[in-house]
Amino acid sequence: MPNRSPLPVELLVRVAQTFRVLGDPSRLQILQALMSGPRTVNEVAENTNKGQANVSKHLGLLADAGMVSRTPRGTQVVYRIADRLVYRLCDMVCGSVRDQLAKQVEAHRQILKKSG
Amino acid sequence: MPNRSPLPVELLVRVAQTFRVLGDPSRLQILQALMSGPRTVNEVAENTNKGQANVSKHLGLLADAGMVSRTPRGTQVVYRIADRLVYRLCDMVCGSVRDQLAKQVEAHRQILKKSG
DNA sequence: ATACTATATAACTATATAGTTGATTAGTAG
DNA sequence: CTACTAATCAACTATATAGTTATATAGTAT
Repeated sequence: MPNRSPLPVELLVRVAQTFRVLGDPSRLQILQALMSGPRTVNEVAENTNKGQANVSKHLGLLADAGMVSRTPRGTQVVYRIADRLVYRLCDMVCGSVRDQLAKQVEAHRQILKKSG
Repeated sequence: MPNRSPLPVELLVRVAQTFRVLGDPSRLQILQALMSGPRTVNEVAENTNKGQANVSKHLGLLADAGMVSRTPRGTQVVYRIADRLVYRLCDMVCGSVRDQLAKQVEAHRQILKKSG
């Protein structure tokens, strides 16, 4: 069972940091690119249509948060998802967003039904 | 099984918004205050030692994101957690942070052991 | 050594937002 | 009505950070 005793603020700060790292669409795109397998910085940049420096910075943040790992390979650096938490969190929220949209669509269908 | 087909960017933006809302320590404190039951704005403000206007703004954001619900009661407004997702996400990340800290503590113990 | 490539970093701009303060709105009590 | 209270909102400040550009670093090849 989950432990829901109140967390001290210092811990809440760390929890918030975890969420915050995932709270950027570009970083989610980057993680999504990594979900199909390890990728170099350039590969991720091409895959996501973003600047190389930008992707490098985002990957640095993700690595600091322990969500991805770096392994140099020659002049390249291969990143991969390092924490299963990423999958579990994204699955959960993606599912929720999908559900919300499905409900919105259904609501619109009902409105259209009534009005015509 | 989780559906991990790549999401279009517009959906990623929504997913990111969900995470971003949770990515602030003050909002996590506020949610934590609500986890023990419905509370008015003032109660939450006292409970978290934050300014009333500040808490009101945070609660507004949380309500916009569908995470809490508002029910006016006289001059007061009672907020409560409206989405089970909040519990599931926080449980997951809190657990992860606890584990990380436990591992850090254990690592320190090992270092101390070796050094004398 | 030079040339080339991949990544990281520094400097900068622009934007978003957390928090404060003060005003405003809305309900209640006299 | 006035007085009071609770919540929201508006305006502002300060800070954080996403993205860009240019530069630096590091490995490889010739």
